[in-house]
Amino acid sequence: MTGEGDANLRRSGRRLTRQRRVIWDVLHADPDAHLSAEDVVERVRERLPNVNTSTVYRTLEILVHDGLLLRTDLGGDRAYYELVREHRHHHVVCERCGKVTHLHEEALGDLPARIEQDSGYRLGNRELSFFGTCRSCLHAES
Amino acid sequence: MTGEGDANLRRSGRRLTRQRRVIWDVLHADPDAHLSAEDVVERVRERLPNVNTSTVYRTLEILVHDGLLLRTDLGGDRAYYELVREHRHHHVVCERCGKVTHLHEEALGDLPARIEQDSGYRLGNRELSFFGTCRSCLHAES
DNA sequence: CTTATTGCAAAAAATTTGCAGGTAA
DNA sequence: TTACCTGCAAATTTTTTGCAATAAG
Repeated sequence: MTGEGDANLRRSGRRLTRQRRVIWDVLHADPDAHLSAEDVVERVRERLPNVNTSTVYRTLEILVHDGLLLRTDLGGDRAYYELVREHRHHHVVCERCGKVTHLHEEALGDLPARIEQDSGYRLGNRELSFFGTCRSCLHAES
Repeated sequence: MTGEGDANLRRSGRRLTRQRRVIWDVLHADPDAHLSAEDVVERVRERLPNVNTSTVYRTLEILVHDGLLLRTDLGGDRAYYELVREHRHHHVVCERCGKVTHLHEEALGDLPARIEQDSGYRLGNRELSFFGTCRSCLHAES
């Protein structure tokens, strides 16, 4: 499970430590997952029982900074992290059960361009989150 | 500064207390503002120096629940509140200086409908936040 | 060897909760 | 008079920071 990651983890004098390698592995174990920092801590501890929370936070921060991870806001009061994939996507989050569905960047059509034009802002590469109720929760409701 | 608010504040056995009235006033003083809970506390204390933070939090929660206030996520780690207006809108937030620009609901075109169709979710009435860099920060950067 | 990194404990910051006394209705 | 509300203090939750000890390169 080394590879592209290593090179990036090592850049600019960074050291590839045991804990960083495991954090990186954990993130790759389920590349589509949205993991909170605590989720990562839990999974890393299955292999390295003594990793400290702050180590994980610090590493996640570095990975985000280096463009390997995306920090995403899914509405709750914690941050979620997911690997950067080739295709940018956004999220539709169920406010009832928390289920997250992906939405291809293309689904936005020319909206980003229009927003940039109308607002004068240059949009970043942050993901969007749409909120609603998923199909099964809709059924369960009525 | 009473009016529509009162009736709503009173509904379902709720009591219109001094502190609730002032909180309500503060929110109306600048109907376009995005205020954090602490912002509200500060402003309320100009008139009621002893209001407690939790009173404000509890009242804001009620107002949101009753559909008079909108709790909005502007990216930071606190929530922002704004009065519900006739026209729904969304936000474009500058990640550098924090400036917030409004975006009319109509600017989204048929995107919400398409998302509902594609995902099967029923979208709620939560506002969206787009993130980027505003014009003046773009200039300042280069 | 050198200094980036870790673990630990403590700090922060935002929000919530339990409870006894206060007050709208 | 009845419970809804408030203030206060303490607890929670998520994330950050300072620092001495450890380990990567």
